[in-house]
Order: sequence, then structure tokens, then C-alpha cells
Amino acid sequence: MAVKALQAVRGMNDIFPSEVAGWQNLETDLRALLKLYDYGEIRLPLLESTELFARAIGDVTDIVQKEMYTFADRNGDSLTLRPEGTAGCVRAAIQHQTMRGQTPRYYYMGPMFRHERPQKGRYRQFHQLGVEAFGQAGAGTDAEVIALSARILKQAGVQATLQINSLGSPAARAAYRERLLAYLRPRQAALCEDCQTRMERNPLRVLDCKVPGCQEIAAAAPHLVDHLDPESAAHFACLQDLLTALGIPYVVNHSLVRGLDYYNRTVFEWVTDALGAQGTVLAGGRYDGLVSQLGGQETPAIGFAVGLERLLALQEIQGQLATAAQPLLFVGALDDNSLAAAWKLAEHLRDQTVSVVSAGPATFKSLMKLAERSKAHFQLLIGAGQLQGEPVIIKEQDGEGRWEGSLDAVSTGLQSLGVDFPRHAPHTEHNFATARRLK
RNA sequence: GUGGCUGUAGCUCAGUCGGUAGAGUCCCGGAUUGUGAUUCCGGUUGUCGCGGGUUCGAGCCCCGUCAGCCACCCCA
Repeated sequence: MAVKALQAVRGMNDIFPSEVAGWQNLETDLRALLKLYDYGEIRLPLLESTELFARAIGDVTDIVQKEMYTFADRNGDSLTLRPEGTAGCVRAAIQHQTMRGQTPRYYYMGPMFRHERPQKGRYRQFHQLGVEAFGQAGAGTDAEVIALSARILKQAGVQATLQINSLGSPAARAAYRERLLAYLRPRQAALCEDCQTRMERNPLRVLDCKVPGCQEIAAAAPHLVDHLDPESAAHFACLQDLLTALGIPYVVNHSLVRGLDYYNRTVFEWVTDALGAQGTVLAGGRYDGLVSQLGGQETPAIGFAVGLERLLALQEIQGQLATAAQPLLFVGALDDNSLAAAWKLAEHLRDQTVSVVSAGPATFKSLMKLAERSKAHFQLLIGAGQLQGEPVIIKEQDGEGRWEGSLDAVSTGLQSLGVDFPRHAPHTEHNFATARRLK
């Protein structure tokens, strides 16, 4: 009787070792950069009370209304798999009182969950790096955070364009909203169906509608940046000066409106056209009101999130994706009697942190094939001859390197072929080729 | 949530008018080769995504469903 095959839940991916190499490489790079800006990692629950997201993200947003994985706990509490990281991070900082008179900077890396229809660059379980800086209201922090975002993309080897905008203060935004509505209402009939309905709910969204007719109307609409409160206008001007001083190119996108309700003043986004419809790689902004809104002391804050799948997809397109680390040595046994000697040698080398793949007993032909498939830098076979004192041969698999010597001098042989002892960690293996080229 | 396209061997794919499931690759074994993987011979590739229906007969036609891809929407 055939048993029904189980498969992963829609939009949730298995990631195998060949791909994990790229992930780990990216994660390592990211952690190193975050250290340069003094961000500390915070590890947060994947599950939070539903109310947290409803209050933080905004009841009328799509995320809260139709994209959350929400279910009842056994005792009836409504829980939700986190659709983004900022809410949980702010909750944790309030709960543990880490912001009082302090300016903590946190980052987190991990899965987020949104029940959307999967497509290129969009999955139901996806991964983000999120960065949050608390307690600093000045535009200098905005510029530094954006500089960090620029460095992340540069380190990843990814080409993207920085777009910025200012949403102003909540009051200025509300006033602008009325002004925009006054402009849109007489033109309502010319808008697309979607825009007609979202006009009253969130008129700012009409500005970045893709329908040509709506774009025409949006192009002539009043600009939010022209109606900012004086403080926000000065903040925005200061940010632009700093970005220029730092040599970070940007464009002001008047229709850039973040999807989550908690943003104010600075919003920014790095976009690319290489990812189909999902062009946003990294996005963020200032959210000065959120901490108090969630019950904390009034605390300014700014942050951003990068989609790791999107970053990896761009790295792949641009040929920047790291490949799996290769073992250093393949050790093969030609018969049963050689097995003990081969395994003993492999263990001895692993004691010295040399990564070894071993195989056998098998025919000469099989071992050669296995050696090639292992992608090891060097190969070595042990058979009856070697047990009787014939020399072992270490051969470089994709080069001319070759060494002959006795079985117990193999580490010396590897050293003579350019391998450093003692080696540090197996995961540095893939740097071997590079390191050698530099010599 | 809506729409379009696609599901056949581990992988890439063919399969005519509805008439007994195919190729390449990969893998396994043997001979040869005895330190560069050659060459030759032989062999297994299978719930045709899943469930119904029509039919004497369905990989093919019809309905449903699941999954993937792409777009809308939304967003990282």
C-alpha cells in the first residue's frame, strides 16, 4: 500500500547543504558588519501575542488583515507567528527596560511568516536581518543607519538604488492626507478600481499605484515633502546633506510610503529591477511613536529589514554566491585490509583539523570517481602495497601537485604541498585555494 | 485572496489520432586499466502530482484538488 507522500507546507522551503553554504557565508559577512556599527544580536520568540502585531503594525494594513498566521493557544490566547521583527524587538526592549536613558542597538536574523501567494522573491516563511536603533532622534542616526544598509549591500556585491522620502510628523502627515484627498476626490472617477477603494482608507497608497492612469494623476499631486512640519523638513534636509557628505547616492521618491503604520519622518528603500515584481531588497525608516504606543517611554527609534532570500537571489544573479566548502583530502582504501590504516590516517589528520572524506573499500576506478566527486583538494589511496611499505602518493586533484612518502609522514607531505599547520577550523577550508594563490 | 502557465525516471526532457511508458544523463555490476578518472559489456530507473469521471481502453479528454513558476495585490 502506497503511503501518501508528505510535502512541505506551501511557500516554505527546505534548504540543502549546497545552498546553505551561501547562507552561512552571507550571515557571517553580515554579523561582521554589524559589529563594526556596535549592534548586538537579540534573539526573539517566533511567536507573539496577536495583539502586539495588531497594535504595532496597524489594524488596517494588509499584513494584519489577511497575511498573519494566527491561531488559538490551548488556553484560548490568540498567538501569531511573527510577520516582521520590529514589533517583537520593541516589546522586548520595553519589557526588560533596556531603553531608559540608553541607546541600545539590536539586530536579529531569522524567519518571518506571511500568508501570501508565493512568487519570485516572496515566500510564506522567509528570512530577514532586522536592525533597530533606539533613543536617538537626530538625522545623524538616520544617515548612519542608511550607511550601514549601503555597506551591507556593497559587501554582498549587490547593485541597488537608494530611494528616500520623509513622512513628516503624524500631524503633518494627517494634514497632508486631507490635502491629498481634496486633490484626489474630484479625480476619483479616473482612478483604477483598487485606488478608488483604497483612496479613503490610505490615500498615500494611490501615489505608488502602477496603473498608468493613476500614475498620471499621482505625478501632479501635491508632494508630501512640500508640506512637512518645519522640524521634519529640517531633519530631512540634514539627512540629505549627510548622505551627500558620505558619498551615498540617493533619489527622493515622493511616492515612497512604507506599508506599516508606525513610520514617521525618514523612510528609505533599496530597490532593484532584477527580482521581477519584488524589487525591494532592504527597507526601513524612523518610528518615533511606536515605543510609547506599545506602552514604553517616549523613545525615538529607527530601523530596517533586509530580505535574505532576495539578497541571495541577487548575489546569484551577480555571480557573488559562495559555494560549499571543499574537504582538503580524500582518503580511499583499496581493500578490506587497508581500511584500518586508511581510517587511522583520516582520524589522525582530523586531530590536526584537516577535513577528510574517506571511502572504501572499493575498486581503483570507483575510488577515483569518488575522489573526484568529493571535490577534495588532494587525494590519497591506500592498498596492499602501502601496507607493505610502498610510498603513498598525495595528488592535487585539479593541479600538478604531487608528493610521495611514507604513510606516517602524510602531514609533512601536505605541508610541503602548501597546507598550513596547525589549521584553525574546518570552515576555513574553502579559503585554501585563495590563500595559496596569494603566496 | 484573483488570474495565466506547468506537473512523466534522482536530473533534463520526448511521448503522434486515446491503443502494452521512452531517450540522454546519473547510478550499480563485470572486463580492461593499476595513480587522472579511458574504453567495452550488462542492469535498475516509474504511485505518469493526487482523486474522481468519460471510454472496451486515459500520460493524453473532462471535473476537482495539491504543488511549482510568473503576474496582480502586498511587501523584505
